[in-house]
Amino acid sequence: MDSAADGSGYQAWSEVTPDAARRLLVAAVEAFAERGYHATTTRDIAGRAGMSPAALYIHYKTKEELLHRISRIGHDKALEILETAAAGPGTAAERLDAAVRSFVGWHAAHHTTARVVQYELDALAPEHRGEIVALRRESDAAVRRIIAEGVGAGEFDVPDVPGTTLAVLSLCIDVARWFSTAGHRTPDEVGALYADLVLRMVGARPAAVPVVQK
Amino acid sequence: MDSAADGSGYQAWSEVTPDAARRLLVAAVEAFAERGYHATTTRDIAGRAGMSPAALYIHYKTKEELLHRISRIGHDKALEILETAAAGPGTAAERLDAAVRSFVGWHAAHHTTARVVQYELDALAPEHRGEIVALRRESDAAVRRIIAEGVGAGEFDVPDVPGTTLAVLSLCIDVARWFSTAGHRTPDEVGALYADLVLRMVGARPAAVPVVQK
DNA sequence: GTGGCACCTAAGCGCTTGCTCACCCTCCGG
DNA sequence: CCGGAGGGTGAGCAAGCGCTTAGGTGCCAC
Repeated sequence: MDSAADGSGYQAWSEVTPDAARRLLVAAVEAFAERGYHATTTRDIAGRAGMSPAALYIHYKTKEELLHRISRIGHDKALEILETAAAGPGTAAERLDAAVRSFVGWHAAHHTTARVVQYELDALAPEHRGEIVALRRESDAAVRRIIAEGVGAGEFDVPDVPGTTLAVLSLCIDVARWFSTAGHRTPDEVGALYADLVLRMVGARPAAVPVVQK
Repeated sequence: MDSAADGSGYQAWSEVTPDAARRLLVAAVEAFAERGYHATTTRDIAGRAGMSPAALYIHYKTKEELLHRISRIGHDKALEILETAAAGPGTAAERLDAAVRSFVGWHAAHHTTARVVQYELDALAPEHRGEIVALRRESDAAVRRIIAEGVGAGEFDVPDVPGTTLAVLSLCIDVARWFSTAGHRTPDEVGALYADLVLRMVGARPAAVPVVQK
């Protein structure tokens, strides 16, 4: 299992600076994604990074700090993806399509990272969790904004905007749980499938996606 | 935190005897749901059940056996819900509506149990995981059957049946992650919302009004 | 009354955990 | 050639883990 095994051919983590600290962080992502935070030992992380257990504590105060850094970077990236799409050009349908497509694509391509980011929230210390939860609320707001604008413009038919927003995000996030590189779908294919499904959920009138049926 | 605190006013677990074994199992569900399997100690489980740590081992060989029993019972219930709906009367749309409504309702009402059942699969021993995965495939098959029949009958418009099936199940399952009794939605409301969203995803034509199209 | 049984506990064993500490490299400016 | 700093290690500590074992207690048939 090498560093570029799954979706990690991804040049993020470039912001993590001493090289050794980055190797430890990447090792931690792999380990947390495979076994979960609590089932991962600091010895395992250090071992994957080719270091002794003690080396970890030169760069991180605790195991939880590693998780927090991963979670923070991942949530920043996820939020950036959604806000970029939300602020983009085009109709609400086009922006929602772009948002879902890129958000889902990221969750599939970097499903190891995404799994840690999305499913290990409870393992964060309370003060760190608060910070992360705030980012998640911003993600929710970005999606809700697109949907609300689509409703306002008469493009969408959505009886329950907050509920639909919740469902859309939930659907996208859960990709990180089931997606596997062993499966036969590429991240782009999943993104396209999900974008279509979400547009149906909001009752989008066919805008630029002319599916001429039968 | 009492026994009937959340969705556990649910007379399931009635199949678990003797009484002490059931108390331990209910305690384990609560603990696993709150902190996750790996972060839960056998002392915590025994303590919640009002027993000494050793008492656990009279009724269960290992901590993993507890998880397996919970997972097995929960998956049996989930599968039963889906198959009942799939085999029911009515159009495909009516059956899909019923399936999603009851499946989501169960996940919301018993979100503690559902969280353990749906998100602690990796913690199962390999032979137990195999058994559970087989049950999950049956659940997938039940939903796919309804969707495929709807497509066959011209009721639904679904370009990618396996993909849509996956997305529908994923959407429903993820309810267990975010649902909280502190939220302002009842399980029935979430079920209704989700049933509507899923019918949109499959492009269901209004069932009662058999539109003869183009 | 007594033996057998089902159930439960106090104590603790062997091991692993997150984390620390004393020490050791290698590099580099003066 | 030296001295200090940043990055690393081997050994190990205190605590907590899953699980075991020896023994106690109430109950019931006989």
